[in-house]
Amino acid sequence: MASSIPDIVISRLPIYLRALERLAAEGHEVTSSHELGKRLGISSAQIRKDLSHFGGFGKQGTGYKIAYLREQLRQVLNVEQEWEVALVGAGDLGSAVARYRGFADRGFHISHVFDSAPDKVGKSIGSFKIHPMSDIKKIISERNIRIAMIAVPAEAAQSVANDLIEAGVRAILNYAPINLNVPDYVHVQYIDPVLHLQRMTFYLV
Amino acid sequence: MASSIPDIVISRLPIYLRALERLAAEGHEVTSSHELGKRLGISSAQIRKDLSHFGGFGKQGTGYKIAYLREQLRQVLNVEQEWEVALVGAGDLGSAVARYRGFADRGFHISHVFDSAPDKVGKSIGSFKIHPMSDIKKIISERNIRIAMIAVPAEAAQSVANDLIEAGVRAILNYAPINLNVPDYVHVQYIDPVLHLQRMTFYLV
DNA sequence: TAGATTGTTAATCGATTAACAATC
DNA sequence: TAGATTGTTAATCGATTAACAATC
Repeated sequence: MASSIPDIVISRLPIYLRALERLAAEGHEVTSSHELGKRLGISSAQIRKDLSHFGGFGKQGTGYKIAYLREQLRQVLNVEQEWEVALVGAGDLGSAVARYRGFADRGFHISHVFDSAPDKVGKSIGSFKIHPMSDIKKIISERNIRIAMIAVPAEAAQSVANDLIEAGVRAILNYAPINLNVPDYVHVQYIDPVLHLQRMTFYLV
Repeated sequence: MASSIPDIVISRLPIYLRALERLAAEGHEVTSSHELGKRLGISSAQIRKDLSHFGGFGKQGTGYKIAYLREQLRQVLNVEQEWEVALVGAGDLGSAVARYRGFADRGFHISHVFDSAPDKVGKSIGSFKIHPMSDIKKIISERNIRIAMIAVPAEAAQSVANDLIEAGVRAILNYAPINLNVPDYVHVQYIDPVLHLQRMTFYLV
């Protein structure tokens, strides 16, 4: 079932959801694959095809009810619930991630922050108390945390990932500028803004 | 020429470059498409095919000289030069972006920070003086800045993008959680970590 | 030389798009 | 009804992979 749906389709659903939330905030109640596609720079056929993997959410002639489609997508993506997220690394980058309001606003609650530096442990970033790296396995398995963000130097990232996975983490958002090797049952996504910039400079004469 | 190479190929070059820089830092002098592929989770055939768009960088039997291939990729991507980058938005997110060391370390120098809030203008984030939004066109066109990062609320992002483009910006890294509509000759990349998390929660039972 | 690895071609695979019957 | 838009099928397009001659 889930596994039969191409990951590239899954990757677009959050984009659709974000657009629907924006449309709702602007006061719209109904939309169409054409309107969504125009906003997103995606063909209407692709949007209809993507959605059709999960059911028929629209009506011929009228399009999609925004509130309903948004709700359906939230269920498909499992973002109806709040998720607890662990953050590893409390340096410049980790601190910035911890302070970013966008996670909690959209259902991802950073519940624990870890760092290896003894002088940081016990201190706080905002409302987060910093835990020692040696507590990762205990805390993450006890709290059954499935999602983690890595914001440590590249050299430490793989080893942190290994510990997280052993503790039960199944989804990792990696801010360290390095590829992680993980088992098939673990999902990894990467954030490295410099990669995006380098991709664009190719086109700048 | 450049336009005949698929953008998906271009998107992988910075990943190769990053891996090569890591290999070099680890003291390696030579690598192969197999070794690179194993590190990156990409097939060796794909790496060879991607590189072959730009020339023959390797030798049969021995592979690729890391220093040479790295240099070639840097030239292809136009990252031999330092790039000046404008940053719009000096709120929580913009401040974090301004403080991130990774940009300058890798050749992207934030040269100007803009914000619309009168109480922020004239103040500083780290070493950056905050300029008023009304100076965008003057400064960016005078300095011939081609790259900008947007870190303003979603509602303001499109209008900021329009101003930047009018001033001469041709590549935008957008941290605002909204799709931007821009002319064909402008490149946009997006960073929204929540999208990555939502893509992974789909697979979490 | 023998083994290894490239660069490239052809085959396969998968994703996007076009088109349209169904129907609101 | 007439116009609009969905969901889906078939056609097209493009990307990945397999395979191997060339050659270091």
